[in-house]
Amino acid sequence: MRDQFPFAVARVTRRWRKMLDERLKDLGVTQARWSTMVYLSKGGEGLTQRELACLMAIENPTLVRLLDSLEQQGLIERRPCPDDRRARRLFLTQAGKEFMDDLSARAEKLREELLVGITDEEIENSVKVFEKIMDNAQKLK
Amino acid sequence: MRDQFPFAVARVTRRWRKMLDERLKDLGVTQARWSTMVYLSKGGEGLTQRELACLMAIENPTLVRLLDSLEQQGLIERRPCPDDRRARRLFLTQAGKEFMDDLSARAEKLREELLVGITDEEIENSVKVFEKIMDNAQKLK
DNA sequence: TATCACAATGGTTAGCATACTATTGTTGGC
DNA sequence: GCCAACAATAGTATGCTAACCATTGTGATA
Repeated sequence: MRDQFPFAVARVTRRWRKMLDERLKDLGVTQARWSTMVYLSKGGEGLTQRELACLMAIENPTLVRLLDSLEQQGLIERRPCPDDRRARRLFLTQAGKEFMDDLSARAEKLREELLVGITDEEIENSVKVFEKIMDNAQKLK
Repeated sequence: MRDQFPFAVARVTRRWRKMLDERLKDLGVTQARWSTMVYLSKGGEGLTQRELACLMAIENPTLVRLLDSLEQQGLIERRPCPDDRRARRLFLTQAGKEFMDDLSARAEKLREELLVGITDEEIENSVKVFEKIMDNAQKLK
């Protein structure tokens, strides 16, 4: 059973992404871009790129491109940081904030559809497992 | 907690892939390629490409490229299918089979390192959750 | 029954999105 | 002046859809 675990996680991730992409398609937003906005709004605006990348557990170059497209769509802003001219601070634009309602509603709907028949306790236990894995990974590094 | 779930799964998937890629790097094999070989050897050799793609829950074009590289490395073979001239049947080469031992040992080592402190029961419950999600996704389609 | 048109299926190619590493340029701090 | 840190760029890997062949299956009609 343990050996099935990594395959099973990967399958779920792919499937979830694909379905969310489908449902956000007409808004011109993908799963990764939406998720960037979620992390940004939850992590609090004003984060630097490095901080956000760390929060999302992706590498900086991956984030740079996501931000490029979000900025081009007018959904986020990169403002220069007054204390450190190397860094940029990230903010949702007004349009970005308004967009979020629509996006979040769709994402939430999909989430509940995919989690039908699964109890809060089961979810909680799974999330705990994920956290242990991330801890273990951290220690290995 | 439910709303954290999709993000947590995605983080684990990315991290796992990254770490496995690191450890297989010197053998010239990546997580996706290794995983293709695992599915092939477990699903039984002689599968067609479509059958394997279905088993792996990826799309056919994705598999095509993985097979292209594995074939080029001499790890698998695409043999014409006598019953249906459109189809190809897939086999591990001798080299591929020998390679598997090394690859599997490394993958297994990483797996146990990442799953340290997690019980069989917890793993089993998580896999059950994943299966329910895949079922729900199937029904939505 | 034979045959021909059309749909379905297996595999491929092309192009996009998103992950990575490696490298570079700029700035900050010692 | 040097080394570390932040962001960006280039190049590779692996997901996807769309569009394309070649082959197979189905079904209508002579």
